[in-house]
Amino acid sequence: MGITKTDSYTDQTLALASIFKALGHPARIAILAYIAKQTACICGDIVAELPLSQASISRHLAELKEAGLIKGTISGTSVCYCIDETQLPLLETFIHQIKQLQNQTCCA
Amino acid sequence: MGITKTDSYTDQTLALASIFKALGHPARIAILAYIAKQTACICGDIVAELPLSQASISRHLAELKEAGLIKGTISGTSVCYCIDETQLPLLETFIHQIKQLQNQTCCA
DNA sequence: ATTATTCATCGTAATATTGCGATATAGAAG
DNA sequence: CTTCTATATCGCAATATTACGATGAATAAT
Repeated sequence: MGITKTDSYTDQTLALASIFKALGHPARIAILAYIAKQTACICGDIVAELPLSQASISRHLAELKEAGLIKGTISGTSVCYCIDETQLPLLETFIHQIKQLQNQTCCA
Repeated sequence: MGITKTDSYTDQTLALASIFKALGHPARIAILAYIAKQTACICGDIVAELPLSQASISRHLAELKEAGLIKGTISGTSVCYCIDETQLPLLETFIHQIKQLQNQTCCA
């Protein structure tokens, strides 16, 4: 069947797109890489590491959090952000499927 | 060292972000999935499959192409679009690294 | 209690994306 | 040459994103 003109995108398509969208900005890639790299989970040091204001970093963190890619824990006056792995398999599965489904003889 | 306020993002970060950005729209996810699914590589049937105008589809295809995720081959008056796998390993590597670097004891 | 620190949110300006109709381009068919 | 078919591109309007200063909220320190 596939997608027709009358129905919209599937939930899965929408979910994938929103996760990819969250990764579609260099600041958020850098933030994610930074958080993953730290042995102890770091909060506002990101502000010191990236060329963005505290307000902008906070916004990017909120977007990553909303996409389920990180989670934040309040500890005193600061917030500790960590990787949330739960969404990553979705991306891996999608990429795998694309690779596997691809027809090798296409456009030969 | 990491990223400081004075230098911008690394080339790798920018490259990753632009690929993810290209995937950050449901129409482009659907297009990619559709192209991958076809046994013969299909061109403008996508227009019939998605709830978007021909102009919009063409725009999305151009973005996927610019991100290196698909490639188009002209055959007569139509264009045959196919998956270009070359960028996918970058995404896989990034996701793997995030998973591996992540500190399990973070935010315990 | 006052002040400092850390982070989130608001308001706003600048910029980018999205979608579509109209139009252009290029090859196929007649 | 004219016409049809398949795509791409232009121009425009609507919407979304991004960034930042200013401000708010909450805890820590004095």
